[in-house]
Amino acid sequence: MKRITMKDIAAELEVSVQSVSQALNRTGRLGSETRRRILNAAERLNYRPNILARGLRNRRSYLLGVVFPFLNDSFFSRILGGIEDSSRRFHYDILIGNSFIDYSRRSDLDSLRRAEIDVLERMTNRGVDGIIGTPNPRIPGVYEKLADDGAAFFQLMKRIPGLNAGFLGVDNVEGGRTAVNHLISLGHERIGFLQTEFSDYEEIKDRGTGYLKALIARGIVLDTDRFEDPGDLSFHGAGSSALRLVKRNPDMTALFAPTDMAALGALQALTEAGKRIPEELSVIGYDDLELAAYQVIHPLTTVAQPKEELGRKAFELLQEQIETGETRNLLMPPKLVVRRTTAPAG
Amino acid sequence: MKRITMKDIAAELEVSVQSVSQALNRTGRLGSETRRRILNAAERLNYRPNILARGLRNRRSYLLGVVFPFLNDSFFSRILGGIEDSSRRFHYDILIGNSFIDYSRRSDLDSLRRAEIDVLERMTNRGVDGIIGTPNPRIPGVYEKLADDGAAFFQLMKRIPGLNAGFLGVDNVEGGRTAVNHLISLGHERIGFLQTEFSDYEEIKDRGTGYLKALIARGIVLDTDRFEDPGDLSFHGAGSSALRLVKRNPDMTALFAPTDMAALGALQALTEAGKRIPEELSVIGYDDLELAAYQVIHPLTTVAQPKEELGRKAFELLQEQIETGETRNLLMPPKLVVRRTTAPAG
DNA sequence: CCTCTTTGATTTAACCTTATATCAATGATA
DNA sequence: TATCATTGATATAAGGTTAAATCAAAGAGG
Repeated sequence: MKRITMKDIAAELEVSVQSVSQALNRTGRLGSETRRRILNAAERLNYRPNILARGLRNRRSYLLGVVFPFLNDSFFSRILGGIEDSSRRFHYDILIGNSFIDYSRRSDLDSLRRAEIDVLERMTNRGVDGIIGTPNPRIPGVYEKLADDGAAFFQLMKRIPGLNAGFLGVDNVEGGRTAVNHLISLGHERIGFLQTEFSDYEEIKDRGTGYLKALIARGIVLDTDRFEDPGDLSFHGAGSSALRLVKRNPDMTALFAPTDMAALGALQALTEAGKRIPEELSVIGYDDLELAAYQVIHPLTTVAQPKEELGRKAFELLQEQIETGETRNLLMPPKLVVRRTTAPAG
Repeated sequence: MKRITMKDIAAELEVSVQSVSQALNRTGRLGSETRRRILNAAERLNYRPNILARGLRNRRSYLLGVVFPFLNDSFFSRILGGIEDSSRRFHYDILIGNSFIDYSRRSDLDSLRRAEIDVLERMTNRGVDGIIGTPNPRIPGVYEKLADDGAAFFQLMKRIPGLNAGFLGVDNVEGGRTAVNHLISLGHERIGFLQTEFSDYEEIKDRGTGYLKALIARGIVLDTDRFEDPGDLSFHGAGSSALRLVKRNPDMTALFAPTDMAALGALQALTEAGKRIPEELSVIGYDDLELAAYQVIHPLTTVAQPKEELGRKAFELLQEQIETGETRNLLMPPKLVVRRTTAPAG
């Protein structure tokens, strides 16, 4: 049961292999009768092109690499779904890779660096035309080499400063502003913010900036130092932060948690402590994970990042980069999703 | 910035390309001095093997296809994480594909069939050594051809009867039994079950069988027809089902929902209807999604499927199949995870 | 009738790697 | 010294595809 090759078709019809290639690809000039016979035979023998061979010859693999810190993460898997969705239409296949990056932990940078380089090399060794990835800004000098390996690189969600590669992300400042504006429009003024304790967690910092800008723009005077609590933003970490925050500010009526996971942790700690949500305290998250939507008691109001859309757009921009060499930077707008954890201020 | 090939190294050192290959692969017999020089040069010039060419020559690609109905699903993405985890160690890369199969809906079988065939062909055209997939039992005759294309096939979670391919799944009958035994051991006897309305949804049927077997084994007499409600098991569908069930059986003290999503839907509808969980009614789910663990108010008691472990094991079995041609079937045991939606019967 | 153009096909070579066969030189054995 | 085995290297070919060059034949124009 060996696979049929062009050679087999050529032998069958007593034509040259090249004619078969031309018929199949509609290149060159071939008599319509010959072409017809070849196409027929290909169909009849169930011919399938060998993409390895084609890629080797054409130096174009129609293969894409996608490198995310985690594969088993619902956020990135939704983005992946989006990438697959649009790449399929253009006959690109997707090679996946995992860079193991845990942004929230101070891990061994050197081993992370090795892992990341390893993933990228395996992809370029397979001749990928391009790579979409979420790079680790703490590990510079990794993605720079990709150009030498003939692979275009496109940065998604995170960016390396100064790297000559396209970028697509979500406007986090705008997202923070959106969240807080929603709270303000409900009449809240004393709004808390769950800040990150890690200085290089850019997204969170930006959301915090949006928080401040929204307050200023509406003329709200607040001792923001007192209303921010830097913590680790994990489920449990956020819970503790939230508790500290309400204790320090008994008059706080709303809380902006810059990730859904943090919001849920806060929600749990707060309800456990007897706070009624949203009557006594409004809570808004960020990301719009499934976790937010399918809360039984507290479907979470949150700021959505357009995950599938991000994936689709990233593919388009990468493809453009592959074809033309031009890199583009784009920020997509976040979107408010109102559910049941926010309510007008008492 | 063209990539360095063996030819370049050979030219640099004035040896034959073949010698370079031998040095790099430690095959044949080569003087240790020559080998050393070649290895040095390879290092110095930053040589990278071209895996396309190697695959073409060796008829072995070290490439794996993974085909799931959905990519943006947290269940499958966890499995994918497991596959990646172990495949990486053996230098396999992973090509992903999406078969769009929606088991819960009666979709156009013919277009599903085409989509599924398309994904598989694209993978075999790239010369994958094997494919791990969750096949659609309603579309037979698709996976049979893979053998002709030289790709081993391994079935994960779902199986096609009579197909000569390995299989790994979770014992759903045992899982159903586990869930219900837990309820029984808490003193419950009048236990409801959310049945599926689709006759070919095997997993759910099996969990229902486990439910019945557990009841029988403990000698519990129950009008099970009255305690089962066939619905669509979506979040909202399950909610309606649960409501019908409590209405029909006011004495029911526990409910087994065969998926976490259904359990959450039930939970929401029930609490909205004023039922106190778990005081008045215990609820147990199935899957152990993140959604179950991170419920703010009702962390869900459920039966866990070992997702990462399934992925890792599936890879191992597929690899075995590629190497030896032997196919194996295996069922993994599910595991009870007790959280806060089950409590002793009043 | 000869040259020029067009059409339809084939030949050649290349993409990069590697298994197999081959060859030359060296040292060991009879 | 002639023969054999061993060592270290190279030449050849193949894997499947395709761009570019080449070739043969037919038809057009003078």
